[in-house]
Amino acid sequence: MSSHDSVQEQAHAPRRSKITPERAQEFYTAVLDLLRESGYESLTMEGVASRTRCGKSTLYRQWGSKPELVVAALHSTRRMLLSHIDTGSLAGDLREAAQAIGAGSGRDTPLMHALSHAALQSPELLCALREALILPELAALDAMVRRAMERGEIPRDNPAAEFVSAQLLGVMRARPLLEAKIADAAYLTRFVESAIFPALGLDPADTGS
Amino acid sequence: MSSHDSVQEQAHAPRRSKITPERAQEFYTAVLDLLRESGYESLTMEGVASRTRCGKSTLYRQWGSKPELVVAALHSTRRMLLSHIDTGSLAGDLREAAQAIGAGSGRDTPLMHALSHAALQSPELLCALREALILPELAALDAMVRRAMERGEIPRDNPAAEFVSAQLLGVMRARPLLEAKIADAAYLTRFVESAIFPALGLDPADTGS
DNA sequence: GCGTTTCGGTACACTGACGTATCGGAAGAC
DNA sequence: GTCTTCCGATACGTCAGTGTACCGAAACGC
Repeated sequence: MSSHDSVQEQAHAPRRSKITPERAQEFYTAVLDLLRESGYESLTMEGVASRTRCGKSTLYRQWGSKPELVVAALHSTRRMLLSHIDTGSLAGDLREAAQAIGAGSGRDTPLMHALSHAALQSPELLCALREALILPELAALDAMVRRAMERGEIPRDNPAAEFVSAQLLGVMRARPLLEAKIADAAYLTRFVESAIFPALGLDPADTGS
Repeated sequence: MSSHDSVQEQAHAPRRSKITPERAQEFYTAVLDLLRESGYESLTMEGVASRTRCGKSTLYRQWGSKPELVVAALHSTRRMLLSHIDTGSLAGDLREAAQAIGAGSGRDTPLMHALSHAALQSPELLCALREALILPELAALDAMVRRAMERGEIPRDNPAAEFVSAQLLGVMRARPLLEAKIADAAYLTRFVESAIFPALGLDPADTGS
């Protein structure tokens, strides 16, 4: 599963590295934290080394370079904030999604901001960012909409359905610039109920409960 | 008007600088182009100097440092893409806005991407970015909504009205990450008609013509 | 226990960018 | 036409980050 053979499990076999998977995860979380704090350009190998109390040599031995380390760190996070949601109604699903995104926005929004520009310049990084943070949530949202269509809650050709995920991701990234505030659960819930429900033709009173 | 007295008009008065306002504008457009191409962190004074065929000394004499140069460049652009729009109906205004944003997205979207993270770390830069690119368009969109309320097209307490600008700015920034494509006029028009119109309760056939 | 391996830490060369200083030369003032 | 001023260019010192090389020491295999 790991893309680096040098990070190996503690089996009886070769066992040539003392970097256990747990230790590797420490590196990854340090990388992600530093990304959130200062952004991709300001992330330094020295910074990662000092925060994880290891030598730069270890980082270069295991990952080779800064872009590879960041990609590996992203691959280790595969957040599935929304994939478990299935309340039985689209309105309920979207409310839950707003709550979940809002709750996790302290982690994911800064990461997005930190990486979005760098990702648009490096295909490797864009791919890793999409796989780690974007596609899983996108798939979950699309699944909500698809289930709603199958249940007949919304018509299959509802033109607003295409834009549900773009809007959620969008306002999440727009609010910090517009109002200098993170898009929290309350804001996202209000947005979902005020803008997405009517666009989809959903009855706001239908909570799925 | 200019925030830098050292860049003076060609009046008969002191005239101590050979940097005419036109020359200053050349510097600013070079800065903005480089920002779009490579982002804020990768923007270098040497890069600006070589592109404008001037010495670094000139840049430091006039603007002092890279952040100040970027802020000055932003102040020089005050785009008013949407402020002139007034078709007489909200639907028409929003269609026009989608067209205008789509037409200018080749210029403004990359700038946004390049500056959004840097802006969230530097209050000066955030302020300049908001004044140059965000607030003018935000004001124009709010004015459209306000006019529609005064005309009675939408109720004054329409809950979706609050999110119009956030939605437009949002999808503009979300699409490159979701679909690896710039949000062009066609996409934005489809979005406005499919998502924003129904959310506001507008009749899509009402074009204001 | 002993040898091997790899980690953590430091020192090092190299690069790139910032910001300063200096200088020749051209444009403008008079 | 001369003199002053400021531009464009370059060289320089400084600093920060990359990636490499090396070394002592701790952990693991046997």
